[in-house]
Amino acid sequence: MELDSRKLQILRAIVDEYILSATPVGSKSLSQGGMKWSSATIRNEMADLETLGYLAQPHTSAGRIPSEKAYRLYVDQMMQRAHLSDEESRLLYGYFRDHVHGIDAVLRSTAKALSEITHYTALVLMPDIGVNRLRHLQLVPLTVGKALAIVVTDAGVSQNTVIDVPEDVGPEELDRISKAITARFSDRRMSTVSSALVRELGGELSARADFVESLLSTLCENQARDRRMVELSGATNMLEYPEYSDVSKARTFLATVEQKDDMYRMLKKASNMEFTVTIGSENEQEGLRDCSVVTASYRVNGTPLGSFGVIGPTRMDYARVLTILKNVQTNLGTVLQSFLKEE
Amino acid sequence: MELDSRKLQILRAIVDEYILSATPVGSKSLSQGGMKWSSATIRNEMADLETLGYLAQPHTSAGRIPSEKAYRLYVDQMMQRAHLSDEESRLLYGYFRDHVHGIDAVLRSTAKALSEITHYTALVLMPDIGVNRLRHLQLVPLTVGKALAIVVTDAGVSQNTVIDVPEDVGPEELDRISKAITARFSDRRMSTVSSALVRELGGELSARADFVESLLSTLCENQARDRRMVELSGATNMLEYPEYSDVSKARTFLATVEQKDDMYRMLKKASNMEFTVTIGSENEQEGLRDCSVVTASYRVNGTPLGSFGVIGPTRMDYARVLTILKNVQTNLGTVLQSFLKEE
DNA sequence: GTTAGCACTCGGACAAAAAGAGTGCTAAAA
DNA sequence: TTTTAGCACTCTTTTTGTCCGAGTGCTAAC
Repeated sequence: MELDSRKLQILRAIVDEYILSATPVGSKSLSQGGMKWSSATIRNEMADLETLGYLAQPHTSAGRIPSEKAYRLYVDQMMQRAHLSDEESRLLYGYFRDHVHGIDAVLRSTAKALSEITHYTALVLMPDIGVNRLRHLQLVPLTVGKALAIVVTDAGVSQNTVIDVPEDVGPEELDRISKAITARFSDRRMSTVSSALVRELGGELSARADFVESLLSTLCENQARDRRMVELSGATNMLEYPEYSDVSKARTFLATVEQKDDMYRMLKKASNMEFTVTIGSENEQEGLRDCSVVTASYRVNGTPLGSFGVIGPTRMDYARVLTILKNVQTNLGTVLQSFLKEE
Repeated sequence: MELDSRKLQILRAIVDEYILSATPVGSKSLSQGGMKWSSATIRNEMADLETLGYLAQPHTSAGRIPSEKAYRLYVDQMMQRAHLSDEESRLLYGYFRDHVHGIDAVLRSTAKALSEITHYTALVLMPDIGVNRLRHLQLVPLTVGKALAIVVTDAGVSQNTVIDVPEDVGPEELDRISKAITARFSDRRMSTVSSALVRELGGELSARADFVESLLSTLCENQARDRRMVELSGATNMLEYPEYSDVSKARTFLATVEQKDDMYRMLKKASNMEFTVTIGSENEQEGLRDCSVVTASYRVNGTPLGSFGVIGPTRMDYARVLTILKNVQTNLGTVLQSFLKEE
């Protein structure tokens, strides 16, 4: 069912107001706050909006609060584009200027930037190592039967994994294997290394095919297990909001958000979308049912590398958050480009 | 001033009770709960204890709560040794069984174990890389003028740092330098590498003395800057306790504890002591004035490598926590020994 | 179709009253 | 002299009742 223009205006005003105040919005305050209709008219419209499911009333003598359906409509059609003040965009840009210590550092810095500027909770998915190009593989013997595998990619990301080594493979041979793999697969995407390697085995490597294969599978597995791939920042920002003035609610929120597995899955799914806005019960995670999640993906040359996002109360300032995410997306794209351009 | 036996017994009972219940303890409940004196007698003693500064009264008609002075006495002299149930010690031991992926992983797992078993907040100071022995140094060229320095020690710990490289140093030379440093300083303690290297410069390295020196200083600096050296776990556990039912208190606590610099300093100082118990206002950190911190150091062959600890409300279960820390200290000692024994 | 007016509802704030927990003191008991 | 029973007193917490105001829905007038 279509809402007429007046209903839309009123609904927008209510959402805008509620986002600011977190208290139910009444007809009178709206009418006095610049709306061109009397409180009675607004009241009637509000009653309609309620039966249509856009508004809810905590109790009879309270104002109305937007329902999730209202937020959905707001985000999809009614929201007006926010813009950042000069100071804010300078601040934001500053986070990307100074941190040139590799992709990981930039992304961690991004998480911090997001949480500090939005005052919500920020998440950043670290990029899948698979899309990067191999620069160096080094196997360093640790003890008998154990070695450390160090993978360095063009992005400066490195991954360290303890691997098992057959007893008859000595330090020299480990070094030779490192060299061989580095030489042969340098500048290949990591994801292709794994599958291609087995087939292309030959030369020095063929003698140790079994070992090399198990090495690779361990690396992949470790990649999957490594749950530090989600960077979290500003989780405690949420305690600022009246929604979390109840400690037990705060607790469940914090617990949910620290569940890196779930957050990983969520962000991974969002990597394929330019932007996503997930409102309240649309969230899969039980603990985010009272929150909204806004994400954006970051890409280089069109390839999605990962995603980042902001979690806030359902009454979060969607317009502002989306503007910030868009901004960050651009900045991040530029910075990452500069890391990855030297092919 | 000495307290007679009866005062001590009563004080202990009050502390024990308050640790459990977090509510002021009255004379009647003590007398009914197994004390062999009447409530009136206990009342008199409590009045004495209050003037002596061991007890405080939130208001006239409430029971008494222990003062910090009382906790101090309790910890120093009155506390009875707690012991863990079989299940608990098995649980604790389990954390150390499964994680053999290097020292870092073990210590992170330790933090988790501590916070989960104590239900308080746990901190673990990662070991200073300086005491470990160098196994491998690898410089991997990234872009022009940048390289990644990877340091691997016998403990499996590795540290990655982006460094600047003079433009006239090519990939081959980086590799040669890596080899030379590795060959010359393998099995030396990292801390001696830094200082010794400059003096022993010679052979292949002498030509690049400037570069190597700056490389080392960057590594040291990075080491100092790297604040991820404190592992934090279970910060949100504190929200369980009535002391933090007020959100603003919870907020300041979380903010304090996430201040890794301060936590680092605190733990660093504690590394030289077998155990420490710091109660309430004895803490340097403003935000820990309502907490107590109990720490223990972990050592291998008598050398202190670092420390770990538990933060809880001042009414924390000191006996239990100390027992757990002692237990963890032993376990950790054994595990680390096994990592470091192959010289 | 819009708005003014009005009766009605309900939660929040406030005050007074009641309940409860615990104390200090005194006087009796040991 | 030490311990304890008893009691009046204090102060907090809980309960109860009242009032106020914000906001509503409905009706009738504009």
